[in-house]
Amino acid sequence: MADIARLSGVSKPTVSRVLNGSPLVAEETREKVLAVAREHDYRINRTAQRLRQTRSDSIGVVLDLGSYRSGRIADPFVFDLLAGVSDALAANNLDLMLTPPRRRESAGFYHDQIAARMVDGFIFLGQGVRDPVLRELAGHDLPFVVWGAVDPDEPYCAVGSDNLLGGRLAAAHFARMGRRNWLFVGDTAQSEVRLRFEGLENGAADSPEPVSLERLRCSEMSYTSTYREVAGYLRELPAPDAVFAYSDTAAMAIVAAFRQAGLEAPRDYALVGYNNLPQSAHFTPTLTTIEQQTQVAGAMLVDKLLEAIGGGRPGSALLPTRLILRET
Amino acid sequence: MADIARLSGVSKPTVSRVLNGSPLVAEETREKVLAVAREHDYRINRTAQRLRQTRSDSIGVVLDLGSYRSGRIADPFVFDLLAGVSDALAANNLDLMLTPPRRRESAGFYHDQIAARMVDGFIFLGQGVRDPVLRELAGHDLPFVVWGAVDPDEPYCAVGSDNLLGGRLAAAHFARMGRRNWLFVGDTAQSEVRLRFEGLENGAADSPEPVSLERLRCSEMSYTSTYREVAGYLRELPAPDAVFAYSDTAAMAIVAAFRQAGLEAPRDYALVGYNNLPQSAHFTPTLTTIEQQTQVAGAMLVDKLLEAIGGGRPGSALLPTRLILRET
DNA sequence: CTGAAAGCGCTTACAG
DNA sequence: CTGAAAGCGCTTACAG
Repeated sequence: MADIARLSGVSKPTVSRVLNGSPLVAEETREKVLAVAREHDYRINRTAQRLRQTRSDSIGVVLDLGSYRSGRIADPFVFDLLAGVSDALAANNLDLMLTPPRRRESAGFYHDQIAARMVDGFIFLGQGVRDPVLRELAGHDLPFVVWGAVDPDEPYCAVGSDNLLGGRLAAAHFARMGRRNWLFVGDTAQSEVRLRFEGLENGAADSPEPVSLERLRCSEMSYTSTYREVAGYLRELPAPDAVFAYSDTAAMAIVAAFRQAGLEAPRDYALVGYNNLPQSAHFTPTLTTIEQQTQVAGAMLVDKLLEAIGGGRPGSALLPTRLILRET
Repeated sequence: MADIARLSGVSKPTVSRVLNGSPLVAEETREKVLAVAREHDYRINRTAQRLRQTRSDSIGVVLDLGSYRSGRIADPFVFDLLAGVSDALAANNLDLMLTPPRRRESAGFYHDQIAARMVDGFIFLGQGVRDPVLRELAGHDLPFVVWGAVDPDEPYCAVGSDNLLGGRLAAAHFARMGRRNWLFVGDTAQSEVRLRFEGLENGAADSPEPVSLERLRCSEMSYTSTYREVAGYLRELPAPDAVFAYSDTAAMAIVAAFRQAGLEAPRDYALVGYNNLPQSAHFTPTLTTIEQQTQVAGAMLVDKLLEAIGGGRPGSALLPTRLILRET
């Protein structure tokens, strides 16, 4: 910048003003400086700018990528979310630092990142099982928002869809189909999944006919492990006539495992998935599923985070959820 | 840092040395400083550190997330790659800046990011159709590496699997099954896909029996659009008896579209996908596919990029590829 | 409208 | 083993 100033015959502050679009620069001066800067292909050093302005203009996004490796992911759904967040950050001129979760999760790490001015705040995509960490972060008053289960009792801002309603919708579907032996497949240690189970449970309790409700924990939440665990379940226990899965990918694994046991949906069992993947509409059988509305999620998360960084206390938000009725 | 120095009764350089693990500090001094730093929960300001050291210690990763939105992605495969890169960067203490591709791709943007000291280099996951941009970047001697088609004539470093071989393996499979009317489904404007097509073409030429080879361009490369385009193809043209798809997700869309037309694999047509997703082993029918070995890809990309940043000229690398034979 | 001065928070020779 | 000085490349009052 000193060079550009010298070559333009002005001072550094003037160059800075021109490059930052300050209105208090004479038109003639502006043009001169811009011409010189362009000629020498000059760019402001963002690191210096950040140091001076004492903010990083970048946001940490925490996504459990590790669990995706070798097909260990539950569902590609989370990447939809990531795409939305990426767009919204770009629209606000914020950089996205992708942060892999720690092996031993602790609030300290996230605190350090902010203390070291690496990022101005965090967006957690999926609270997973790190609820205690999030509560601690909220206690330190660090700016962050979460995609996941929305619980008014939590001390932090969360955006998510209505998982309890999702469970109720699945229950209503099973009841309509006259099913009595329900199975829930999913890891209820995760808050979002737990809410879906509770919704299903509520629906079972409200059912006019008595209903039995079993639960199959799939701690790993991948296609392969879901397939294995469901196949094992069918070998040991009586087959249910209705299954609610934590994702459409899991629902596809369930179809494969049931088929292995000679059972087909919807003839032998009803099946409800989650997320409404494009594939689900063309799968054989076509999958009944719960749709989460994620188009606005990214922008909402970013808006709320910016509010938090500005010192505000953004409220949580619940997004619409609906049943997509298909063959299963 | 000045505060910590004062409270510890030493100078700033000494604090800096302690915190950076320099060996030339007296043990007693070190302990004193660490104690004070810990007590006040002090962290080095990384922005200042970067400014002083004139490097950013972060890497830009370019991934076409936008094309993923609303199910517009070809296959979740690329996220495997991202996970590997994320791990490898973390192992090298480098931050990952996720960079959405520009609407109008140009070398200028990437050049600016490096000029502004935002990142030390770039990793492009998939060269897509931005080959000219990459060539220009290579001309400017900027450090970057690419996952994608490996072409010894290109002036930049690429890591990828042997797509030409992938195409040949599919051709051999079709020939073994005695198929004569082959269809390639994929956007050959993308270098990787083009190589697969060329491999298939070579295989067709080598076939003892005459073979007809058609091509269906799917410019959008998503499940939904592939389904639509293939269904349209089947309405207009005679059905092929062998199909090679650009991904397993596409293969699943093809199964759905053919089923709509009353055709089943492998009875009516052979089908080869790409990427060997976990689902493919349990899909009905189970999918024959080409497997890319990506476990080492992330580490390899990062190693080569570091070599480039260090001023070296890393060579490209071809990863193993094999046919996974299943029902289709 | 413009510039001289100070400072953001570090680290790097250099001298001792 | 330690510190005084300089400087990484910006921007922010402040004065004119």
